[in-house]
Amino acid sequence: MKQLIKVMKALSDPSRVKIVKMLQHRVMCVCEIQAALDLAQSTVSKHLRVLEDAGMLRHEKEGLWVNYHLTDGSSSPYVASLLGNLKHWLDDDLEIVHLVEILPSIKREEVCKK
Amino acid sequence: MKQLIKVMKALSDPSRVKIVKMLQHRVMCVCEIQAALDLAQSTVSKHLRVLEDAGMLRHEKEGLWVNYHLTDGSSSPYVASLLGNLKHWLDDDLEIVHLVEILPSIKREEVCKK
DNA sequence: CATTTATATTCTAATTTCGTAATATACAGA
DNA sequence: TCTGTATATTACGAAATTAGAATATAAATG
Repeated sequence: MKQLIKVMKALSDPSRVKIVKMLQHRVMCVCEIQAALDLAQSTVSKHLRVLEDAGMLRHEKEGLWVNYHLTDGSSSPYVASLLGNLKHWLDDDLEIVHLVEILPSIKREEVCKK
Repeated sequence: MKQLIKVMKALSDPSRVKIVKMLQHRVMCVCEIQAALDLAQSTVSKHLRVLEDAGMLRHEKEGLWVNYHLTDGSSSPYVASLLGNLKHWLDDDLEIVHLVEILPSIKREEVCKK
C-alpha cells in the first residue's frame, strides 16, 4: 500500500507529470528541466527526488551535470503500469504538446549559464 | 491534465484506495464503509465525494441509505485503466486481505443504529 | 407534523505539500 | 588551491489536504 501511495502522490502534481512526459523524449539535466518548466532550481530538484523515490526516475552524474532518465519500471508493478500508460496519455494535451515542441531548443550549454 | 491529476489525487490516500478495493466486492452504504474503516462519518462522506468527482464511483439512493458502487470507468481512460489495475493490485496486501475478510460481517442493519 | 436515522456540509485545527531564497556540496578548470 | 558552475539541501511562508465535531438536510415512520 505504502508503495502504491508513493507512486500516486508522485504523479499527483502537474509539474512532475510534465517531467515524466519530457523524459520520454530524452535524457535531461536539472537546469534543462528548470528552463522548460520555468521553476526555481530547488523546486525542480525536489520534484526529481520525489519521482526518483517513487521508482520512476534514475540519475547519473556526468561531470557537473546530473542526467535524469525514466526507469524501466522494474521497481514495482505500479511504476511499470503507470509509466506504460503515460507513454500515450496526455499526448494531445496542449501544454504537453508545447513542451515537447520546444524540447529540441533546450540545450544545457545554452540554458544553464547564469 | 487536470482530469488526470484529479484521478491521481483521488488514489493518493490509503482510505480512498481501501474504499475502492471494498467496492470491488460489493455495493456499500456510507455507514458500512465507516464501520469497515473506523473513521468519522463526515470523513467517509468526503472521501466518497472525492472518488466520485474523479469519476470512479457513483451513488444511488435507496430510502435513507446511499449506495456507492464503482463505475465502469467510462468517464476517462485514466479511470478505466486505474480501476482495471486495482482489480488485482493490493490483493495480497495484509490490510486489504483483512478488510475483505470482514466484509461479509458488515451489514447495514446491524452496523448503523446509533 | 414531530421524531428518528443516514448522509452531506460546514467549521476548524493539524499536517502535508509546493514554491522560493539562501546555503551547502561537488566537480571542473585556471 | 581558488573560482565558477550545476545540483542538493535547508529554512520558511502560503496553500492545500485530512480528520473530527457540530450542524444541516432528506427521507421514513409513528
